[in-house]
Amino acid sequence: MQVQTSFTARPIMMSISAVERDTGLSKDTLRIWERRYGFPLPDRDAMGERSYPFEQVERLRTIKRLLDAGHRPGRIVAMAPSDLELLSNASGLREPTRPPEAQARSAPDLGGFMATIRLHDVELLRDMMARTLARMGLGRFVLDVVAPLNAQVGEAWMQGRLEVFEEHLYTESVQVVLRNALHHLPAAGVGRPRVLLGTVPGEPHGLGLLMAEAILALEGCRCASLGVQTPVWDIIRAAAALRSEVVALSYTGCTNPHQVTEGLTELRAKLPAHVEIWVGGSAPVLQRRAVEGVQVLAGLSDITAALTAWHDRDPV
Amino acid sequence: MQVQTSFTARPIMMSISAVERDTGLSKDTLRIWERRYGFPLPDRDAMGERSYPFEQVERLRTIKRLLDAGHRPGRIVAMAPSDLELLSNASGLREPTRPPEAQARSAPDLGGFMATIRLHDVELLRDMMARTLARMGLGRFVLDVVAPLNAQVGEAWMQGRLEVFEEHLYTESVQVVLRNALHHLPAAGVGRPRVLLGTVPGEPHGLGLLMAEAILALEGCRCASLGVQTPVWDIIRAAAALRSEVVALSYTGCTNPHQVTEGLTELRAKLPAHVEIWVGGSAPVLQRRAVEGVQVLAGLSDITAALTAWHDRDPV
DNA sequence: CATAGCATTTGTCCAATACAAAACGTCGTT
DNA sequence: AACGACGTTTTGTATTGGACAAATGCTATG
Repeated sequence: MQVQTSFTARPIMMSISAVERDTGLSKDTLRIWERRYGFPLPDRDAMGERSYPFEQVERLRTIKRLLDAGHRPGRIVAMAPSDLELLSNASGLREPTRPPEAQARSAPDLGGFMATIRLHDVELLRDMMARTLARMGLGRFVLDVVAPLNAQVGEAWMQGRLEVFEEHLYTESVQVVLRNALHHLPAAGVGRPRVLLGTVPGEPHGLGLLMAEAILALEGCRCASLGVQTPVWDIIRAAAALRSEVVALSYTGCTNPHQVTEGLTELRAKLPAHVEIWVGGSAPVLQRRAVEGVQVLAGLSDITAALTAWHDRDPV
Repeated sequence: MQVQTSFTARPIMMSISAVERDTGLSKDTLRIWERRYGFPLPDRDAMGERSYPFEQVERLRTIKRLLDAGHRPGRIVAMAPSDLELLSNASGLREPTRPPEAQARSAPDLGGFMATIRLHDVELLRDMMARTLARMGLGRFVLDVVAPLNAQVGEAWMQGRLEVFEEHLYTESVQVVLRNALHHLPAAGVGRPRVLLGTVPGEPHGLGLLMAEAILALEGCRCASLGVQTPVWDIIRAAAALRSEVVALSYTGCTNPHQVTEGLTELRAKLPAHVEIWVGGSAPVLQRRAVEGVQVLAGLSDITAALTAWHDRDPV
């Protein structure tokens, strides 16, 4: 806030590629919105190229948030900033934010975590989480703390009540704690599939992956994670090289719905039939449109059931 | 390999957006190359849109690698695949691959690590690294093992001797080990800056960041990492909120050189003058073109010197 | 009340052009 | 032989305007 005001004297302008970078809206989209809805309406620089004032970029970011939440461009792109804010606070929308089940059950002081995130004290946050993890055990920690906390953080971000960097700080902290716990897990059991985890390019969030890996590892699976943003073709190569029996992917709302379907279809087409594809995450499109031969897991707790089913299907 | 041949009967085609996703080459670039160099020359699908055969995409990937290594499009885009391969193996190029200093000094069995990466045994790799870390200590481990190993992995990937997914598996393993070590480090000392670490959108590699964080934390700095791909504006917000005195960024060769300069210029312009910007990583552009008010650290070992200089400049 | 069919919305693709910045190469000088 | 200035070529990105398929919303009908 202080930073912003101290610079408003000299207006901050951004090129179309910078806006694409920071908002995630493609250049094509930015231009066509300008033509259709009259917003954004950038200035032009000396060589006639679009130059977006800071306020418009900020407004675009809000619009992108609402878009990811299920709103339609035609209704909100031309909307006044004040109405936009109203809409943000109206929250909820059509997105169920994952059934209340997760939040309701035994929420152990999630408010405390949220408050600490807002304090920007990463060390304290990490300590709190590490302690909670030690007390509850990894499984419960993931299911009862991280998962609902994720939902809350996501919702807060969606409503603009949490800054992007606060979300990043949170993600880093969780990652440290989870990775640490994963590192000290016993070796894999028998009768469990080899699971390959990852996300495709365009999906930058790895937290869901990490949580899934924790649950899977606890169940005795032999997990290998490729991390985020691995090209589809390389996921296929990896599955072949590691002789994976299950490929687990994670998608959040920020991935283009079309790319979700496309990626899964491509993967299913090129992966041998005996390799299963499990997919989870908060991307709404997963519920809407199913892909042949791909198992959608609605939540982390479904992993256990999926494993049982796998074992029954393919008894060694 | 087996997967590939087993599918060559039915040709694998990709849309232009899928190619952009998997190669990192923008749609604009793909189209203009087609016109200028006659490659790639995709087929057209039923509705007249570009449809790239798998072989062309693979060739594009090789070209992208060589491009990142310093080659020029005009020379290599139209080049025959066989010549392309020759060029890959010629390695070296104009890129110094970071002075031999790192590799030469006491390389403790890097070959063993490389071999294990190729075995795809993540558990073994992690164990090896954890053991080495315990033996050497975090500082030496980062400087003498991870840094040169990174260089070797990068070079092997550049030459096509290492698959993308193998690099991903390696990255994950290092991350686990480093994050684990970082987690158990003593609290920060006095007379050290608060450092904010991160990468901008477009730069997906977080390993350099993690190594830098390790060195900084060992020196007693209070580190906070935003992880990868944080929008420039949010880095600024974070620096203000955390009262950071240094913002440390990392860039690798896969980021568009233009975006590197643009991002740094933007950051410098919008960050208060008393906040220093330190930047490192293997992006060649860092050496070529300097940005006013941004300190380029050629390697991890320069961090210590930078800290001393900082302390002298700003004695509390 | 449900569903099939129609209308609208919306992102992506295409084409051809233009241009500034970066890289290259050459020439002249110290 | 090394270095710096200058002209040339290369190259990625920006521009406009149009077209269209797929997805979504709405409506009329059974």
